[in-house]
Amino acid sequence: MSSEPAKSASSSSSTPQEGAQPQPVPHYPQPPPYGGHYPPPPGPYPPFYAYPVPDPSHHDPNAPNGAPSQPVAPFFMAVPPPPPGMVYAYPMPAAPGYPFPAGIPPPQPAPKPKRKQVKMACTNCASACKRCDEARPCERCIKYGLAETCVDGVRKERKKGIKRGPYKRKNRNGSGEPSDYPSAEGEQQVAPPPAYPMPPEGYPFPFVYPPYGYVPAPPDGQPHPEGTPSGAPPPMPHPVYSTYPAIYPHPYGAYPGAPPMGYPPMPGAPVAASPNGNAAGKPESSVASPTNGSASTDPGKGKKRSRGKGDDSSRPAKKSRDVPPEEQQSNDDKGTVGGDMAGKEQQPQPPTFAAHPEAGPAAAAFNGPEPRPLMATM
DNA sequence: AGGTTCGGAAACTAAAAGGT
DNA sequence: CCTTTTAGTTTCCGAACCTC
Repeated sequence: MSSEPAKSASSSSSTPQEGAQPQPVPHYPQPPPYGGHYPPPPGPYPPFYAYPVPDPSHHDPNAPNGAPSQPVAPFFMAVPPPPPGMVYAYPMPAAPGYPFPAGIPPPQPAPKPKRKQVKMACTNCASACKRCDEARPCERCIKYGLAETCVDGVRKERKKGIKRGPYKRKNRNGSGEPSDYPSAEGEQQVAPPPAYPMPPEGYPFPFVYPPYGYVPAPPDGQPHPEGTPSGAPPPMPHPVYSTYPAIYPHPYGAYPGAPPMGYPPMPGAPVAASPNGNAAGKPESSVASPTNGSASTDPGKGKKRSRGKGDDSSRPAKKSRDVPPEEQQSNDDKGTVGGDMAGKEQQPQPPTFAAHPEAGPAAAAFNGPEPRPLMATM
């Protein structure tokens, strides 16, 4: 975490406000899918993430009795959607009592380590669907007295000659392009510049760009504390972060529905925004398939298990594995991974930043450092 | 409580397609 | 030929179920 804020490329110092001339808005890069986010405009605009308030009251129930637990996910308070035409700030100014520096998300519960597989499980473990190891006999077989039958299975040879369709080349974001990371909606977002913390993984809220010239950096080049020593009083509110409001006018005003002023219109985007601010369906670019169907884990969890106890067949064919190629439902269903998204429509939508006629007035309502107009005219 | 079963997600990996 | 994408295959997590 460099302390160097991602200022506009040029200026040397300058406060957030000063000298923040409305930059001439270069050509707007690409129309986002309707209902998605505007991609960053080219230019020196630092990203500014929408971010709800961290929930200081949510603590780890598993923490040692009475221990000073730390907030754990979900650590967002259930905050109402921002007023029409407004967005939450990211990073947020610290909430009183929030034990972490403003804008610094609490430490995530260490990401689940990636599962490591052995190259080849022994037949016993494989049939039991249990973890095996490289040793022979493997640990599990030893434990259950199956040492003598602990042998490698045989791998089936992979099918050959399967025709494949033309490949979709992934967006090869190399140089000038901002590096992308998928949002919860599977859309592409832009990595924050060094001075901004990355929103937590799976962060469901759209982000927008702040008024040009705002730089949420600590003063005097002091690095942000990464946390507070246990027991230490919360350093809230952060002297720097507290200087800016938690909510800002949506820099794009009435998006979606109306392209930001000063920007060329979004080709192909429907003009009208739904009351929810969401378009009915994602056109074209929705093909950005969510690669793996990893999306679920839940949908399948309520699984019903009809277990015929007397499954005499010592090992019923699992999935397609033992099914002769002819019987296999080809890969048709595999391709539907993205397709079953159809049912996902219902998921609670993050605060939307829908078009609102009041966007302008609302924007004027907030008090705090006046955000510089992102758009030449707003 | 500990063992078994097994659905299905994650991981692995090789074949096919695409790029140079 | 090398890289990338895709999908076939395997591993094994995790929950239901069973047995003692």
